[in-house]
Amino acid sequence: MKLKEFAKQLGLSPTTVSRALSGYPEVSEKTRQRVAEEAVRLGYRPNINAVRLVTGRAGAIGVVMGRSGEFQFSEYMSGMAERLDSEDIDILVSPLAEQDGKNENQLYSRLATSGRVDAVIIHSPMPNDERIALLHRLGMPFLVHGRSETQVPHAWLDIDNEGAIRRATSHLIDLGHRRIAMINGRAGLTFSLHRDKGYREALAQRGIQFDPRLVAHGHFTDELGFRFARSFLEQSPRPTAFVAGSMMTALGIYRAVRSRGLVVGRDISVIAHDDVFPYLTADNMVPSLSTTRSSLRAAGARSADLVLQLLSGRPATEIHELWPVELILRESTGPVPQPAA
Amino acid sequence: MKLKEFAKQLGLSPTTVSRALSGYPEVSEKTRQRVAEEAVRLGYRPNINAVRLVTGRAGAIGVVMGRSGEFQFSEYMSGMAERLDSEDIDILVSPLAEQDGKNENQLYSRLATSGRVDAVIIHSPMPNDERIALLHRLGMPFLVHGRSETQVPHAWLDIDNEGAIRRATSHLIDLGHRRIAMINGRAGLTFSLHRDKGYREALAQRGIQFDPRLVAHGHFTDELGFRFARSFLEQSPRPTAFVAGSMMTALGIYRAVRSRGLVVGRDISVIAHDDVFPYLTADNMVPSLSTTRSSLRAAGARSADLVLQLLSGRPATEIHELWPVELILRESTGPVPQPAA
DNA sequence: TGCTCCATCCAAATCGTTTTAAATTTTCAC
DNA sequence: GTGAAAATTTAAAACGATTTGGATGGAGCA
Repeated sequence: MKLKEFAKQLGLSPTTVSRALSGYPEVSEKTRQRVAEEAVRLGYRPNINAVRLVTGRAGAIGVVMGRSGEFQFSEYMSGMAERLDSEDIDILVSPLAEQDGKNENQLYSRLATSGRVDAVIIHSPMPNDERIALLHRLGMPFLVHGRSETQVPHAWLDIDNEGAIRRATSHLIDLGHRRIAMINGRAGLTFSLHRDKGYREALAQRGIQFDPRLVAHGHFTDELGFRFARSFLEQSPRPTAFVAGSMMTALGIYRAVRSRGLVVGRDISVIAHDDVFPYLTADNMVPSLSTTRSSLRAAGARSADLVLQLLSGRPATEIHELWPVELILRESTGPVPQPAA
Repeated sequence: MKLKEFAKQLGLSPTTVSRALSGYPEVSEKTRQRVAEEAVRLGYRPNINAVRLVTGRAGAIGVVMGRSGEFQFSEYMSGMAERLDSEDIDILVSPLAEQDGKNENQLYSRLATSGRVDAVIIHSPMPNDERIALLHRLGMPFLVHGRSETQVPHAWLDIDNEGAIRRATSHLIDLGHRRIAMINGRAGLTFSLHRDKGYREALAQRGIQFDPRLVAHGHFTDELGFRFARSFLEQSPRPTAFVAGSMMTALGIYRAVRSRGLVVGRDISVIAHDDVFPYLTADNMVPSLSTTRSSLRAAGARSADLVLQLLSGRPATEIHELWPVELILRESTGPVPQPAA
C-alpha cells in the first residue's frame, strides 16, 4: 500500500496524508484523526527507505560492539531499546571482527561515512581516544559512554567511578582494613584510571601507603579475578580486603578465597562494582556481596535519550552527565580480623 | 558527491558508472577499472538510502537479542560480522525490552513488516515456536539458529546437541560413573530437550536407570550452576559426575564441589559444553575442563552465509545444517572414585 | 564504400516519500 | 453579501540512486 493509493482511498492528497501522519499543524485535527485511524485500519505504513532518502536521516544509532565480553551489551542495549521504542529509530551494531586497533578506526570511519547511522555511541573510552577525534573530524554526532580527557568537545554520560571506589575503599579502611587489594579493569581505559584514582585518594586521605603490588588490571572475568586474587593471597602479609571492578571478578575472588580455606566476609572483605544484571545478583551470592551499584540498563536508556537530544540540535558541549553511584553494604564486608593472638 | 556529479567528472553517464560499480558485464573492463579507481580517489559512495529505495532491499539482517544473558550475542555477532564484512549488509539488533512473550511476537512482527531488514535470525527456538509460524506467515525470510519441530518449513543451522551430550555421558559411564547429574539449559527450549535426550539415551544404552532428581534446568549462569550442584551434592548417594550446559554453569559447579571439600577431576568429574569464548577458556580452568566444543563464532559466520544464500533465492527447505560437536577430554574427568574401603 | 553486428554507452522512467509554493475553501467582521 | 484573512488542501519538485529500452560508434566482411 503506497501513500498515493492510500490517499486516494481517503479522498485526500498525498501531501495532506503525509502531514497528518507526521503531526504537522497545517492539517485540521479532524482530518488528522481520520487519517490516523484509517492508516491503522488499512495497514498503511510509509516506506521507510523512501522516508530515509527524502529526509536524509538514517533513523539509526550505531554501536560498535567489542569482543572482550567485559561489557554487557545486551543489558545496555535493552536500555536503549526501552527509550527508542517510541521513536522510529534502530540500533545498528557493528561487531568488531578483529582485535586490531587500526581496523577499529576503519570500522568507525566506515560507519560514520556510510550514511547508515545518524549518530554513534562510543564505549570504554581512553583518556585520549582516537575515535573521538575521528568522529568529530568526520562531523558525525556521537555520545561517549564514559569519559575522555581529550580537548575535542564531546557529549558524554558517565558514572562517578572515582567517587564510588573512593567511598568503597574508605569504608573498608573504616572497618580497620589496611592491606586492601584492588582488581581493576583493563589498564589505560578512563574508567580504570578513575577507579585507581579513587582508590589512591582514599588511601592517601588516611595516610596509608599505596602499594603497587596490591593493584591489578585486566578484563572483567571470573578467571582473572581468581588468578589475581590467588596471587594476592599468597603475599605475606596478605590483603584482608578486595575492591573489584565487576561481579565476574568478585566471583573469581570468592573462589580464590575459598580455595585458600578462608571465608569471605570474615577473613576477607570484598566490595565489587555491580552493573545490575538480571542473572547475577549480589544478594544471591553466598555470602551476599557488598557493591557499588549503577544500572547499566538505565545508562543505556539515558544514552539513547541524550543521543536524541544531540540529534535534535542540543550542542554536544552541553551534554555532560555524571551519575552518582550507590554503595550497598551486605555480608561480604566486615571488620578486619584480629591477627591470631 | 552525487552520482551525477561523479559521472560528469569522469565524462561518463550515470548509468555507466552505476553499472561499472555494480560489476555489470555491459561495461568494458577498462572503464570499470577506471571508475573503481576514481571512486576511491574522489571518495564517491552511492547514497545507501537511495539504493535501498530503488532496489527495495534493506541491506540489513535483523537479530532479536534476548535479555537472559545466557546467549553470548557478541561472539555470535562477531562471527556474522566476519562474513558480512565484504557484503554491504548491516546487523540490526532489536533488544527485547521486556520479558513478555506477547511483546516479543509484536517485536518480530514489527521487524518483519517495517522493511528495515531483509531477513531475520531466530535464536533459542522451542519445538513449536510461534515466531517461526509468524515470520513464515509474513513472508519474511529467516534462519533459525537451532531447530524446531514445527511443520512450517524453515532454514536452520544447529549443532548436534543430542550427540554431544550422548557422547559426553557415555564417556562418563565408561569411566565407571553411574550417578551422573545433568545441569541443562532452560526447560522447553529445543536444545535443552535434545541434550536431555542425548543424556537419557546414553544411560539407557548401558541399562542405567534415569533418575529425574539428577536433572536440573535453568539459565546458564554461575549462580544456578552453583545452586544446583550444591543441592545435588547433598543427595546420598551423591552424584560422582556432572554434565553441564555451559562454561558458566561449570564455574558454579566447580565452586560447589570445592565448597564441599571435594576435588574436581578426582572426586567429581565434570564435562561442560563450551561455545568457545576468548575470555573464558576450558584450558585455563583449574583443573582444566573437559568439554563438548562448538564455536559460536563460527556458527555466526555460517549463519550470515546461509542467510545470504536464502536471500539469493535458495529455498529454505534446502538449508538444514547440523554441526558435529567435538568432545575434548581434559583434567576434570577421571575414573569414578572407589568408595572409601 | 556500405552494411551488419557487437560492444559500449546513454536518456529518461522509476522507487515512495517529504516539502515548497500556490490554490482553494472556510471564517468572520463589516 | 462582500472581501480579506485564516485555515486547509493540493500539484509538482525534490531526494539519489537503478534499470529499461535505445542510441552510438567502430570492427568485420563483402
